[in-house]
Amino acid sequence: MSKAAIPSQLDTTILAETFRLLGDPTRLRILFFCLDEPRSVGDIAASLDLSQSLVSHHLRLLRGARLVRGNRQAKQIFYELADKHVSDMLVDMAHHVCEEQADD
Amino acid sequence: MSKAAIPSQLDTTILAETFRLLGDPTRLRILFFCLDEPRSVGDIAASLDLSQSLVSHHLRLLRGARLVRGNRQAKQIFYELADKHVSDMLVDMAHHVCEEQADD
DNA sequence: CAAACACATCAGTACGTGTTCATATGTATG
DNA sequence: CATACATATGAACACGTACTGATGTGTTTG
Repeated sequence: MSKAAIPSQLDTTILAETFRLLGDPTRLRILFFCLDEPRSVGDIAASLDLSQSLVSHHLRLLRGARLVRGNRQAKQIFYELADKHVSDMLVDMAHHVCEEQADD
Repeated sequence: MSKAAIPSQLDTTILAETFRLLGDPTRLRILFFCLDEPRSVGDIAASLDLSQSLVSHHLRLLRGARLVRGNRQAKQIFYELADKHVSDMLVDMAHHVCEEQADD
C-alpha cells in the first residue's frame, strides 16, 4: 500500500483513451488555446491556421471525452476546458516537458 | 504571467508525442506493471498475457521516448520507468481517472 | 563451439484516424 | 421568409500503427 495502486485493466483503458486524445498536436494546440479563456470555433481556426471543419471535428472528440465544453453565445459557440482537473493536467504536463528538455 | 504559459508549437508536438505513446492500453499496462519494480521482458509478457514480440516492440517505442530504461542482468533485461518524473505523472493520472469516474 | 535461452528486429496485414471537401443544421437580420 | 453567418456532420482518402509470425542477435552453459 505504500506503492501506487496499479489501475485495473478497465481503468487503464479509460486512461489510455484520454491520453490518446491528448496525443495529437492539433488537439493539444486547441486545448492550450482554450486554456486561459473560452474561444469560439472561428477564433480557434483562424488563430491556429486550421480549417473550420477540422476544428469542429476535433472539438467533437474532445467534447465526447468531457475534456472541453461549449457555450453558445448568439451565433458563436465558445469552448473552454471542461474543468480545473483537465486544465491542471495540461499545465503540469507543459511544465514537465520543459524540464524534460532541460534534462536532456 | 499569472496564467499558464502556452507551449510553443514545437513543445506542443513533443508533448503530443509523449501523450500519443501513453495513449495505448497495452503500453500503459506495461508502464504500470514496471512502476513498482523493474521487470523482465518475459515477466511482462507472461503477466500481462502478451506475446514477447509485442512487448519488445512497445518497449522499443517507450525506450525511444525515454519513458523507460532497461538494465541487462545476465540473459534477461529488466525495464523500469526512466525517472521519477514519468512515474509521478502516471501515478497522478491514475488518481485523476479515479476521481473522474467518481465525478461522473 | 554448439545448443538453449532471452530479447530484438524484420516483413506483412488489418485497422484506426487525421485531414479535406461538400453539405447540412442552427441562428440572427433584413 | 430569405439571406448570411457560425458551426456541425458525412463521405472519402491517405497514412500511421498495433499486432502477428518468422528470423536475427546476444548471452550463458555444456
